[in-house]
Amino acid sequence: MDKSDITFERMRTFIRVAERGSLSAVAREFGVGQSTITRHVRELEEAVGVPLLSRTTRRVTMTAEGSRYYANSVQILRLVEQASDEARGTRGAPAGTIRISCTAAFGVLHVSRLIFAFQDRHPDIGVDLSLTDERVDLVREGVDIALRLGPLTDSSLKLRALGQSRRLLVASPDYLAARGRPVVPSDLSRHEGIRMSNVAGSETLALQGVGGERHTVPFAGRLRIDHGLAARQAMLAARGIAPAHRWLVDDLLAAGLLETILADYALPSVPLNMLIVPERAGVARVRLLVEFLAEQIAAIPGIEKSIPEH
Amino acid sequence: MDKSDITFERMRTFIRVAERGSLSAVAREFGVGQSTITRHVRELEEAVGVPLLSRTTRRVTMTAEGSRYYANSVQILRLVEQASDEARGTRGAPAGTIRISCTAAFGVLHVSRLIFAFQDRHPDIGVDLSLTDERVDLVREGVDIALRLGPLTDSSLKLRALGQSRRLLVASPDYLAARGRPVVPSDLSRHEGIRMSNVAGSETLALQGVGGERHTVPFAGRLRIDHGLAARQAMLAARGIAPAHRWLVDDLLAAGLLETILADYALPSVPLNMLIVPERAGVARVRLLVEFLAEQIAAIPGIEKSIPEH
DNA sequence: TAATATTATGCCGAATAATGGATAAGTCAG
DNA sequence: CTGACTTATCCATTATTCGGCATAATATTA
Repeated sequence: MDKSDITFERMRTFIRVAERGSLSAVAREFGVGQSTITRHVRELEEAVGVPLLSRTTRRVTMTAEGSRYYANSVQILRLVEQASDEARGTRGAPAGTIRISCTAAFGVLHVSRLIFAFQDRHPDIGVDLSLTDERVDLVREGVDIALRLGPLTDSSLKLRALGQSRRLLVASPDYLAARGRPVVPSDLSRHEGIRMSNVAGSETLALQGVGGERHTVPFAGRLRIDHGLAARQAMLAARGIAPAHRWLVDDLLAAGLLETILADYALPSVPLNMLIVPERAGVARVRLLVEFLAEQIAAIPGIEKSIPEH
Repeated sequence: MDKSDITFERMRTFIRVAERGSLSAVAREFGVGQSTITRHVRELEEAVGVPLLSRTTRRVTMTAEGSRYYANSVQILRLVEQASDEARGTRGAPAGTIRISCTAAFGVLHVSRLIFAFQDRHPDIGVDLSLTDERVDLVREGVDIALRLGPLTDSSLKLRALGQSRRLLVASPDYLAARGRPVVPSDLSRHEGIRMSNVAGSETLALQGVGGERHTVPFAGRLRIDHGLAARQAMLAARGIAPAHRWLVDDLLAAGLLETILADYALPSVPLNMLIVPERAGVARVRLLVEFLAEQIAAIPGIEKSIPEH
């Protein structure tokens, strides 16, 4: 291994640096020293023979040559993986690591469990599960798969619809005992609402009656939360009424810790999609996990077959 | 660099072992310890997850998976090279190493000189020049380009015709003084012939007169040589008459150390071809050398434009 | 302008990996 | 059956890599 030889590791480092635009960020991400990143990039440039990254002290951008080399490198690394997959093909189990991004609450309550089951079936597949409610740039973060709730903005990604997430109005028995139980939509205006700050239009609720009639009622309250699990805590603590995804509260409903309000009125469902980075969609283990998640998630109570209905 | 990670080096080792069918042979070729080769192959197999080579103590063959992986690996390494070439493209000089195989005499007298000139123009390109009169398996020996004199057997290789190598009957003045100068083809039967043992049909000579008439005369002598340069020595030492490629003796003719015999009768020319391993034909430096050699060799006295004439 | 963050570089001790040789075991040819 | 050659494995030595730190230079931001 000559000091100036092209290496997968150096190539990977370069790719990541090109994507993130920062040496130190990649150093932190990889958990290695910053000098190592500098060294790897320099060594790769020496091996290739031209500067690949144009680095100022504040930003790292690709040179024209680097841009070409980046595209080729990505393709090469993909081929390397596919070669392994293909060789394993008949014999042996798929292996490698998948990076998956998901909203925090759904991840904690469901995806994590599914991932555990997946890894039981495929012991050689590593999974890097990133739970955050922030919209991440999949490519930038090196993610293979993302689960997204709600309307989509991103587009260059492969999409797989998983269904519609049913939402319910819920509250704790304590709260209902104290404040009374709403019977018609307009009753809500006299109640305390727990709102999700990261959901657009949380100031009103659109309810649809069994007959199809629509009610739009104001929805207010003293508590706004941007994290599903914290909202769950708030519901349990009798802080008010919340429009909750069924997957968020199903166990609590079953245990009698929460109750459904205005069950005859439907809240708009929210589409649940899986986004797949196209370059990784061909990798065997990614395909496996995609299929597995699609199947398992469809079986989660509250996830309905995808026929947009609101 | 984890111990069980896929590495270009391990990949290269595997490819070479697969091609040669022997670990120790590759160890010798690479100039490393035999245990290193064993280790590299084992590590690659661990990284991929399936056995790639089926090894007995006497022979190494690819498994079915290994065969697939081999094809992919070759493609990957080629892409790696092309990526560097492409990145260098605009800026910088091509670099890397080319391995070229050539017959010994032609190599010593001409190709080596051309290679030196080529390297003067392209300081970053390394050349591994292998001079032997044995027909080598280009892929097996890891050769990029081969120069071949005479009819071709191999076929899966890209072919570039360089021309026809003119041959002459020559002898030293001393010899001619001692034995007389042949005037008509039949005179040859009374002379001492220096024959090339590695040329088929060296027991007779086919001469074509200026009028187009053909003469086939026996050609015999006490000396057979399988090396062009040794034949050159033999001619100089007045050992007899030889049918020699013009490029082999041009300098000696010019210096008056040899003379042409029966100049009005033509010997069949021999095709001179360049064979290029297709996988390497796309690499920039290989293309460069191919063009350079094609141009320069065409300018060597005795190499005529390719219109098969015999 | 000052403060801050980022990159380039050198150095060093520690950890890690690579190396080649020796040995054992196995296979093929004669 | 023997000899020659090949591969697998172990082991001690050697080489390399790594991370962190310090420093300098530089650009962005306040």
